[in-house]
Amino acid sequence: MTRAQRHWLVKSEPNAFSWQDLWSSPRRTTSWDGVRNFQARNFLRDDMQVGDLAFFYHSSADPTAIMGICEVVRAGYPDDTAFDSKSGHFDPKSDPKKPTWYMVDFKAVRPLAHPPTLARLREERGLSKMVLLQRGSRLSVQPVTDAEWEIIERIGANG
DNA sequence: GCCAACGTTGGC
DNA sequence: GCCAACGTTGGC
Repeated sequence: MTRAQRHWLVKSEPNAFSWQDLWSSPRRTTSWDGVRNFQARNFLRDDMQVGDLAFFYHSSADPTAIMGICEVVRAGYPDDTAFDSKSGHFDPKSDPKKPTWYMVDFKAVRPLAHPPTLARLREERGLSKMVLLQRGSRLSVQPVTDAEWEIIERIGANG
């Protein structure tokens, strides 16, 4: 059983891991570890599938912007950094036999020629319902509708 | 650096 | 189950 490819947006602080870091990673691929929010975890564990595409967003950056597009190349699997007491993402409550936290693998597909900034996205009427733009929205893994995806791709290509 | 908004924890 | 306190996120 297949289903339509879904679209997502994932946030990263470039100080911690930037779009450029992903682009220069082996096979342009990384495991998206360290997500410690249950709603975001559910998306990673239950909904993301191989072939889904995601916007890579720089948060706490100057400027905050969507930098590029990446693809899910491995669906949800346990985040082993939660079991590593030396990891900054260690969670003693996550049991390896019944993991609390999950991750996926992302591969960079292409950068956006004109990375849409947060301010630019807010100008777009068709994006007013976008999760990223909602007041107080902090979700680091979030769904993007097909319509939103198309608008942002166009802005990213043409400025 | 500030601070609003949010999620989690823990006492009751 | 309620909710105050706390820690974190993330824009500005």
